[in-house]
Amino acid sequence: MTEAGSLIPLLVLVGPTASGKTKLAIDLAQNLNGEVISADSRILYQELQIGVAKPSLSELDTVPHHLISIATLDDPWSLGQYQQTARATILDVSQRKRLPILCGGTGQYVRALLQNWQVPALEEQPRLRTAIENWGEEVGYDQLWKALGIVDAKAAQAIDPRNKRRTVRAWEVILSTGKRFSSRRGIYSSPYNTLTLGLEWPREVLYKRIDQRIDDMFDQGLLEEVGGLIAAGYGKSLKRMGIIGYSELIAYLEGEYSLEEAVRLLKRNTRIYVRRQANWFKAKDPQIVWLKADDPALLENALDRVNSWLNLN
RNA sequence: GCCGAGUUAGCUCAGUUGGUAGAGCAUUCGACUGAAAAUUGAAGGGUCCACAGUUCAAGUCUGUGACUCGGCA
Repeated sequence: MTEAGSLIPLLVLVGPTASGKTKLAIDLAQNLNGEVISADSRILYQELQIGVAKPSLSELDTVPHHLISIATLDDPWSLGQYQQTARATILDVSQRKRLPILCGGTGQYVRALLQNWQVPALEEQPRLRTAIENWGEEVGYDQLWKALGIVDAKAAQAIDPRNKRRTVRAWEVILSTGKRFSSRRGIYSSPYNTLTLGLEWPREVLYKRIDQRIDDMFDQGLLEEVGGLIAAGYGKSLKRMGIIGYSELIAYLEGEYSLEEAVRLLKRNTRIYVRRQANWFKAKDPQIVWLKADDPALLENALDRVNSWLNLN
């Protein structure tokens, strides 16, 4: 156990998509001598720009940003890879006497860092994974899960039988490492002393912001971006990853439905995503200090909170 | 004005020979420690346009009225 005083201070900024995290993170970093570390599973990829609302080049110039555009779609990252890199980055920023600001909407990434999940970083094994998926399609994923129960009962117990992806991943890890999927599970204490700020909007207002932002994305050339990715051969893998904004437009460009339908689905899927995000960042979570995002004094409110937190340390 | 079709959940609509209602979408809530914008479970929500009639019983049959959409004048 580490003493509270020796924990690394980490400011965390969470909230649903389109809530204004990017801007607030930059403002906070400028005021607090900080650096922004992204916790977003898609901003990780260098090929994705408009559809994932990646910070602009000028925004990236104002303060140092980390874990943005560092992976490629040819070589998707696992949670373990993200976690390892993020840990090292937080440590590095902190050792340079600057404040690390973890900012992002991927709940799993944030929680894996804050709760210190033990996640070995086995990257995706494309050929093995495809073989397992074919196996699942053939005999049924429930059979895949049952078979998992024989090899690794603990893992099967921890995985919902309906969760195909996690079942496949479990087999992927077992077959490529020769170790049990469940062997590294456990809860460990956090190396960070955190303050978590959350950006809060009334649902209805947030939905309107999302619709507006999606319209803006088209103005910025989202269709061209997606067309370029298809031309570069990424259509299939993007569709497989199921990334909102890309899946829908790829389907449109491939003639599955109209552009109007694609836009409708994009907006709809983003709203559904917001609701799922709320499962990770809950309004009643005592660890999160929720700030009203439409308050003109948002930055001042946030700075007040952060400064009193820093003074305690 | 006449003829026809329609009015059922927030929206689009099903609803068998009469037995007080369903679906999809939307909305809301939940699970998730090795791909997570993924995967996945559940819930709330109806004076069935109104009034009258027939009937033990009407969303369903009959009449009248209101409104909507076509067509004809």
